[in-house]
Amino acid sequence: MRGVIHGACDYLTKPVRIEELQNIWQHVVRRRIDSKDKNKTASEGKACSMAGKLANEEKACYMAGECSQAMASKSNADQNIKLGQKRKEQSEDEEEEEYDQENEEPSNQKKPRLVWDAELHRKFLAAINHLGIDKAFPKRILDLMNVEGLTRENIASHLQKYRLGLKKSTQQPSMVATLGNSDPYQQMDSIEGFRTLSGSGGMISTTLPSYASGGLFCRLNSPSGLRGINSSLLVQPVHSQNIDSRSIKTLGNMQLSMFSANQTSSLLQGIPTSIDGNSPPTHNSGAFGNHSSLGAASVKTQSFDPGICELGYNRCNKSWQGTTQISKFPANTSAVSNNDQLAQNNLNFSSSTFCSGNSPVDFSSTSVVAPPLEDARGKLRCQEGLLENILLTSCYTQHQSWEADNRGCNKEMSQTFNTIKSVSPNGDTSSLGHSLDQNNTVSSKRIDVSLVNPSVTQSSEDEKFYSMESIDGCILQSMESQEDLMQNTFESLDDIMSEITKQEQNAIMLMDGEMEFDAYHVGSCI
DNA sequence: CTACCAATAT
DNA sequence: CATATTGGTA
Repeated sequence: MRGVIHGACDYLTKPVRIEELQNIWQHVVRRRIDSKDKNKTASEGKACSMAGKLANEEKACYMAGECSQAMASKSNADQNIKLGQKRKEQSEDEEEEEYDQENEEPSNQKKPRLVWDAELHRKFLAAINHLGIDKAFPKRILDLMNVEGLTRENIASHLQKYRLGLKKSTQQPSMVATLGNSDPYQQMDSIEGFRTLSGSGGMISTTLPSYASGGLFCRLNSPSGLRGINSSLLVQPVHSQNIDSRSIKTLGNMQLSMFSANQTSSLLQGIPTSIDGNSPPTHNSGAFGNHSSLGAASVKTQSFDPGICELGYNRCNKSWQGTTQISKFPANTSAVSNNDQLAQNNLNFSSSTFCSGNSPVDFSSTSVVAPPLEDARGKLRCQEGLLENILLTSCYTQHQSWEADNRGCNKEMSQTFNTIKSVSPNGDTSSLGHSLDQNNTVSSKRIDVSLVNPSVTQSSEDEKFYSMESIDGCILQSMESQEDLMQNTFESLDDIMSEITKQEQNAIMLMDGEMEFDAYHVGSCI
């Protein structure tokens, strides 16, 4: 608007080609000459310094006659600046416009903005990994990536961001240690097996992406509370999967804490070993037992749709293939109580899930999260599958009628999530589990306790995983439409899943187990 | 002259 | 925020 007011009559779109300037400046000069001839005595005060200035710099944007008085004084000094008449300019403008249009067409084909999708980024990382982070420069990366259309600038820009990420995560190692590695770049690194951070001893070798984000937490308070809560609760634990050799314990606990049932828990038999072989054995079976029933209480699958669930499960299994064999999880619950903390956290989390009303499907799928550290990529896949499963579950959960009943609870939860920063679970898990088990009403206090685990309440600043955006987006969409959610979830994950072999048999079997369990405890949470 | 890359712009 | 562009340097 300002430009127009000041007499702008043409424009060039960026990036401005030199040819455009080469031609347009002539118009500017010609007009000046013309105006000189025609207006030798024209009021100098009306000269447009802007136009003159631009013209002097050979910039193409010249102004039409009417210029602001404010600029007049300056331009007086410039002899070249004399403004022509509107009529004349107009004709010239038209010429130029035509000219521009003709010339702009071909070059106007601006390259679309490059999007660094997962694949591209994977190549990028591969290149960096290959070169070594010290020698990873745009040009070489470009060569290595061998992606058509990609420019050095593209890479330079991405590299800049990438380095920024590395730097950031390196400068805040405490955060990594305490809260798990939430740095997207580190995550990306680990996924690609890139484990050499130059000069930094704080590089976490194995981390996992997280789907939890501040956004999710914020959504806890959203009108669609149930869905928001579901997402958050389900996602958050996943977040804790970011595994640091130093924080593995905590994380492992978190993972385990997601079990809602014996059956489900049994799936994790291999986890303590694969994640933290040093976890001391524990005999806290009592607490765990309570927990189990507790978790069961959280399950409500009256309107459960086997079709959906099965689908989700299959996908989950598929995603598993990359890392862990289903067969690794016999129906044995004993393995779950390998760790004191584990039992506690387990309980804690179950109490929160109780509130969220997640189905066991969620947890079982979530539990799938403990693949061997060696294959971070596999983990990613697994998580993707998990997330999908979660989303699916959310879908059907929505149809359940207890949403209203738990709204208050959800609110409490969200508050807790938002306020609690770091606390350690130290309560009597047995009693907690017990009370929960007997009482279907979840008090905010209990929830607080259940959320006291730091890994649940960690900062969400950088928790987003690079390649997970689409999925995150799906979650967002779920706020709008569950149907869309379903579709998009599948679409976004299909590619990822396609390369993984499927084990439907196992999936179905697991499914059955879950369903039985569900049926058993249906209604107890309300 | 080409690449880099921090700073800035979009 | 993620990318693109710019501009000073090496």
